[in-house]
Amino acid sequence: MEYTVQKLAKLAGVSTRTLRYYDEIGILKPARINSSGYRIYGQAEVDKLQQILFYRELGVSLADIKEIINSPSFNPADALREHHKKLLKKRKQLDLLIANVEKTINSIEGRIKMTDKEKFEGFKQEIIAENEKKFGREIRKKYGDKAIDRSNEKLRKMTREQYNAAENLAKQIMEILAEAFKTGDPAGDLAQKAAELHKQWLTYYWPEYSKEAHAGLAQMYVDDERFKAYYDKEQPGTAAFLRDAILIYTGLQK
Amino acid sequence: MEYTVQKLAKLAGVSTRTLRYYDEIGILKPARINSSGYRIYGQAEVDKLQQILFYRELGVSLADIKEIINSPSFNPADALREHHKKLLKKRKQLDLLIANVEKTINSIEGRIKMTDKEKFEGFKQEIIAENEKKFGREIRKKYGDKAIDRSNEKLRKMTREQYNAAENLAKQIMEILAEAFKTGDPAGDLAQKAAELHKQWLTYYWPEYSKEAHAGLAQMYVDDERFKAYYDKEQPGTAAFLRDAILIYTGLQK
DNA sequence: CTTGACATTAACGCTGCGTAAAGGTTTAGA
DNA sequence: TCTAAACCTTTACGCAGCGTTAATGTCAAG
Repeated sequence: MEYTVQKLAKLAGVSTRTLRYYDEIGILKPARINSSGYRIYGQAEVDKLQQILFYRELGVSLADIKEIINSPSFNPADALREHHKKLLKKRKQLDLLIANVEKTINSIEGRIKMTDKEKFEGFKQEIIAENEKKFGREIRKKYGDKAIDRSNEKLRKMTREQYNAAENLAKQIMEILAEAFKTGDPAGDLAQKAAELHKQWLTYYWPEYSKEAHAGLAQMYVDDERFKAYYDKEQPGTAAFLRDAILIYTGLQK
Repeated sequence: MEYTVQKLAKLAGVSTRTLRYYDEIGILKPARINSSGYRIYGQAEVDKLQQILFYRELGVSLADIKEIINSPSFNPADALREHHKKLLKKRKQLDLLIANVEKTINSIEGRIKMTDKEKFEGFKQEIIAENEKKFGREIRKKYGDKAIDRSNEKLRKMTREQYNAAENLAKQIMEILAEAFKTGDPAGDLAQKAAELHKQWLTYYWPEYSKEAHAGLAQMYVDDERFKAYYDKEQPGTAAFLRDAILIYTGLQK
């Protein structure tokens, strides 16, 4: 049986380029060249190619394969043992690499988490300081130093998750409050739902809940320009509406 | 501080070719080019090179490194995680390769051992056949068929190691015998040692030992031309000397 | 002014082919 | 018999990351 490049290529599952290259580097020469210059391979070449591909699959270099199959004195087992040693060395290096990459990733992640945590801690300190400056005096007057200190303490102990939850809750309250405001009814379901959520929100910052404190805070939302501006930002009158809803929710309307 | 290529190369432990190449592929361009066309690097470039080399040590390709360090939006941790995945894949393939190479080596060795074993078996058969042809008749006459059959059986069951040991012992006997022969005294220490070793050697081939058989064999060494030629090869008279030594050793001298 | 130590660009080489490009040969069908 | 498709050929660039000449220009020291 005789084969042209393509026939052999298909038989062996390699490209014709590969066969020409193997001819070029002298690892597998065709049995003969026909009158048109075509490469013609015989059975012996098929067998040899099988061997070549076998060693190639084991990752042996073509140069080494050449030595193995071309010199009958060359011991394939010894050659493979050499090859094996090389591969083990390679794997060792690869293991080192992988370990280093893992270490680096961990270190980067560690730094990010640290930075993130530190940022958050600093952020909370700022809030506490600002709260003190803004509302410290009046609230301290109204509810006493201990209540304020405990509130700050609670904030300081807050985790990122709790803080995010509180923030989300605040956003939700604003949304529901905006809807409720359209109904114009502070006693309605939506307004009361807002008041309920506002109570939940408060528990994130206040050490304990009391109807009186909640109602007091509601009144302050109207009296204090800073709170009022926050709630009235989108819709003027929202602060007063929230106060009314809370007074109804707590059952403390005068 | 400003650096020329070589200064920076020495500082960072790379070749100047590497720096020029990094310039060429746009991964690290010098801060400026002086009037003579020399590359001049500044502190920023030193820092950048450190980063490049760091990632290079982790096996990241220069193309990827370029992305990592040139785009601030690019997340190094994500890039490294990608790289990590690639490395794990590589190691998996390498493990497969190694396993296959090991399998192949084992299979080759197995074949060799088998061949070796088969060869040894054939070799033993030959010895037995030859022994039968050479000495079978007379020894069978003297010691009976059973003894011979059991001797052959023992030989057939011999392992390569036992056979080698027997061969070495035979060589040792010849050496000591040669020394002893020089003393001319078959009752001397050396000659008796040779007789002792000869007894050990016999146990490799004979199913059981008896002084009589040993002495009989010794006598045969002199009577039979083939044995005689073997022992007298180096020194004529050695066969008779060994017989005398064995007769003394067994205490059966007439 | 020379010498030696620097600098430059341009180029090939390594591995194992993939992928054109430019052209000749064979084969099958109209 | 002619043509088109399917072969075949050689030549050569490209890939990654530099090492290694080669040919040539520049600078500081003696």
